[in-house]
Amino acid sequence: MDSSLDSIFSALSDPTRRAILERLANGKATVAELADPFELSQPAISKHLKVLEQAGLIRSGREATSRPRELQPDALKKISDWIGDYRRFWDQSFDRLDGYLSKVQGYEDDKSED
Amino acid sequence: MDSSLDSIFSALSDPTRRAILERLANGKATVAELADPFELSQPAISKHLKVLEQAGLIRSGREATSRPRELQPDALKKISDWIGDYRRFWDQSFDRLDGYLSKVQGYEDDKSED
DNA sequence: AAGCAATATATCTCTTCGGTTATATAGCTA
DNA sequence: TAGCTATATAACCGAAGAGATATATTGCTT
Repeated sequence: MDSSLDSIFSALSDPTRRAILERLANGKATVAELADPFELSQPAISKHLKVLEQAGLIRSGREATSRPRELQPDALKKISDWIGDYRRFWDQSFDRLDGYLSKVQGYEDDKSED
Repeated sequence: MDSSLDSIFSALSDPTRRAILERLANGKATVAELADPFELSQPAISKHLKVLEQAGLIRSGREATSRPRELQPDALKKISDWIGDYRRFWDQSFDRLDGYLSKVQGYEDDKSED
């Protein structure tokens, strides 16, 4: 299992996989149930599920003959936190930090003097 | 320019591109400045920038002979909103909605009766 | 106008991805 | 245990991605 930002973002870049996640937001579901809305083959869905699982976005259970999937929020939280660092760029309530940007500018290895 | 969830997530799935965004969070920068930290060729960086721009994550300016890039928060906000729909899965303060899940279950085009 | 600096585009290669069909595995059920 | 159901794995294919090098473009500077 990877669960890096790379693999999480990559997993989310596919619309089928995002649709699967949205379905799982309503509760756990079997592979067959997840496959139902799509015109894809069952192996294709299984592959998507594998990608989602390896990214840490879902996990598989075991119930008789089926292997129900369910959401695993950790990975989503991870990228949510990542995005959080940029929140100040669009969130008004962060904009009280008007001078923040200019103060931060060139604070690290970049000594540009514009 | 695309700016779909597909292209935004896809753009973010590459570590070089995320690093470029992080650099741009400190303010605008030229291509040369952005390329500096990496061991990649200049065309490779230009490609990454194109991907970021087409996803709506950055935009290019024009300043004499250089084309400085700067962050464009819209795309980030877009996926932040998307993730927001899942917030309840990890955020404690959302967990007062204990019954929420069961109520939502099967609320749309999905009429599974489990 | 010539030359240089900054950046973009073209072309090519290798790898990864998303899909397919065919087949294997695992657990019920008769 | 034979067969059915649910799912996974293998092998293959075409398209897209990420890199390289070579070359084109654009705007200063002299």
